[in-house]
Amino acid sequence: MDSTAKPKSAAQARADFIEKTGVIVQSEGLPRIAGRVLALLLYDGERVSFGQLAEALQVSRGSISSSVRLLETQQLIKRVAEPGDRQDYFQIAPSAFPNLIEASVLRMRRAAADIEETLGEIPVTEAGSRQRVAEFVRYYHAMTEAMTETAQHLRRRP
Amino acid sequence: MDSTAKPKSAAQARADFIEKTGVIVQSEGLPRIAGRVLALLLYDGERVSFGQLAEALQVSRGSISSSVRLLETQQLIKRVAEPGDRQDYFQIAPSAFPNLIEASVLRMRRAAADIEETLGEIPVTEAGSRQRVAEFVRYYHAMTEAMTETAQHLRRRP
DNA sequence: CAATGTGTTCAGTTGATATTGAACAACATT
DNA sequence: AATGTTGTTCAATATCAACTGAACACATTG
Repeated sequence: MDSTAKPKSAAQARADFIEKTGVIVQSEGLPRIAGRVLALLLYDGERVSFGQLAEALQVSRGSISSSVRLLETQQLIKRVAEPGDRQDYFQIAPSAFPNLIEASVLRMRRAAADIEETLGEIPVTEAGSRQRVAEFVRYYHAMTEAMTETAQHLRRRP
Repeated sequence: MDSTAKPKSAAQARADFIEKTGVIVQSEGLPRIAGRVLALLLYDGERVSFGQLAEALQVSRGSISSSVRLLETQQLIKRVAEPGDRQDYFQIAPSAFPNLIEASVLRMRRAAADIEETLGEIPVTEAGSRQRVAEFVRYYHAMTEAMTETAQHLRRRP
């Protein structure tokens, strides 16, 4: 292998990016198809119709439906109307990455609240356990704070 | 429900914490048993034997074996010897949470490198796509940087 | 009205991974 | 040596979420 980058055809690079992002997103715990949809919309930038997504990714319309719903709720993509076309169109959200971080922060906050609740149920006699569980809570607080700042930072310089 | 915390029995709080952490960790993509092992060791703080883990969590020894191996590689727990006892003992690692972050950072760096590689393959004519994919790379860099700082911060004030 | 096109829902299937449990190797004890 | 313990491995199984595809509701068009 050469160490310098070798530009392939545009179509090949696009396909690579979509598949690669699919597996990365999958390893992050999200459905693979959602990752591929997101990658396609990020790469293309412009509006892509519901039908085009199903066709381009070779998956069922049901999968597209649930994937775009998931991505919409996390504000990673938005559904837009194309005048004179009955189909739904989608495009990457303006600040998709900051929103991705915010979604993750939300999940962490829920987990932190869950742990904090348990912390309140540990008898005060269990000083050591309380301290270690509190450390767990501190971990979450530090993470959500740092990630929120990062999201804001990326929003400022998109 | 009352808004004030209600301390239950120590055993109950411990069991709650272990199960709760198990499902949280599972939602993060790790095996549930590994999460329960980690929670038990965090709660107890002291050394717990291989056999005690299997007994307390009511799972097979095979599961304990693979779980502790996973947790060891991520430096979340450490295997220690108890003089005069043939069994392996385990206890929570000194800076488990920072190490947890570092492990996550490592995964992100790998993903970022993967995406950067693809970026080099996109023809320069695809200016818009290149820019948006570069944004993806920037997201990863910002995240790994922030998380590394957070890990260091937690390490300083454990 | 019938026929076509669109997105959603959901029961069933598939596929990936966690978990089990038996076989095993290594070692200690009798 | 024989027996018992301990941790690992691996094939079989269980589990769980993703995905499919058909049924559906709704809208548009002819």
